[in-house]
Amino acid sequence: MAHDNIDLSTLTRNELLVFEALKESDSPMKAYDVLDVLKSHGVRAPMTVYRALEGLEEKGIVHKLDALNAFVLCSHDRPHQVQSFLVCSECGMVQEISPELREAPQVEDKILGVVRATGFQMREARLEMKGICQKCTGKQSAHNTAAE
Amino acid sequence: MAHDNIDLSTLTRNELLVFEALKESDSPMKAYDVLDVLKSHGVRAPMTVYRALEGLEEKGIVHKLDALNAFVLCSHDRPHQVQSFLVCSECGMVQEISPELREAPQVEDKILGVVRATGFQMREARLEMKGICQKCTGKQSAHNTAAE
DNA sequence: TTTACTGGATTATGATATAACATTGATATA
DNA sequence: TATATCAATGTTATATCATAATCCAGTAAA
Repeated sequence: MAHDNIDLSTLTRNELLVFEALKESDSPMKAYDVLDVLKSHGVRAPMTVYRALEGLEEKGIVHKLDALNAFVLCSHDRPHQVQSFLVCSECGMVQEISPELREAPQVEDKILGVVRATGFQMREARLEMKGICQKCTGKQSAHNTAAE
Repeated sequence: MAHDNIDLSTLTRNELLVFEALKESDSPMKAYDVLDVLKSHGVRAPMTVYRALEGLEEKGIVHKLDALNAFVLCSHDRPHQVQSFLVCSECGMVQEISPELREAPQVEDKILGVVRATGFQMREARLEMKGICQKCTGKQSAHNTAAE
C-alpha cells in the first residue's frame, strides 16, 4: 500500500483529517462526503475541506477525478505527470492505473512525445477512461440490462 | 474545418442553436455562457441548454472538458475513442489534439493495449493535459511571473 | 380520435465550489 | 516583553454548475 510511504508530518491538521477519511474509503469521495465525515471532528464548512484537498493535491497525495467531481488518494509512490483512471459506468468502481505497469510508461512517453511536438509545456495530465469493468462485464452478458 | 461534414439535419432545433453558438466561439463555452447566447432566441432555462449539449455529446459532435466544466465542438471527422486536449493554465487556450496526427494513433493504441490487459471494456476516454502553451511559454520566459 | 412518443418549457432545487474577511497561534525579532 | 508577521483555520455568504419533476405541444401511427 503506497500510502504508507507518505510523510504525514508535512500535512496540516485538516489535510491529515481529509487524508484519513480518503484512506478509509474504498472509493473516491466527493468533497461534501468528506465534509460529512469530518463533522465529527468539528469541521463545519466546505471551505475547510476544499482547502485541505487543494493542499493534498499540490503535494501529489490526492488526485481529483474531474469527471466525477471526486477525490482519491494517489496509489503510487512517486509523483507522476500522467494520471490514468479506469471508471466503471456500471458500478462506479475507480482504479488508478499503476505507472509501474509494464506498458504504462510507454503510454506516458507517447503522450509526452506528441505533446512536445506541439510546443506545449505539459505540467500534468489526467486520463479518465469510462467503460465497463471486468466484474460488471460478466454480469452484463448474463442479463443484458442497465448500463447507460 | 471538420464541422462542415456534420449532418445538421439530425439535430433538433435546440441542438442546432447550441451548435451554432459553440461554432462562433473560439474557446470552450460554459453551459451558462451558451444560455446567455441563446437567450436572444428565446431560450430561458439551463435545462434546455444541458439537454441540447447532452444530445450533441451523444452524437459525438461536442466534447465536455470536465476539468473546466466547459464544452467544445469536436474538431475531427470521425468519432474517436480517446479525446485529447491541451489546456493552457495561463491563457485558457484549449486545443483538441487531432487523432490524425502521426503519433496520436500510437498513443491511442498504447492506451487501449494497457486497458485491455486489465479486462476493462473502454467506451471512451478523455485526456486533459494542463500546462503552458507555446505562445505563453514565450511571454513567461520574458518576465518570470504569473502561471499557476 | 386516441395513443404514444419526442422534444421542449417551467419551476424549483440540489450539488459543487469559491470569495471575502475574521481569528488564532506560532515564531521571530526589535 | 511587546509587536509584527505569517500560515492555517474558521465563518458567512454567495456564486456556479447541474438535474429532478412535471406539464405541454406537435406529430405520427393505430
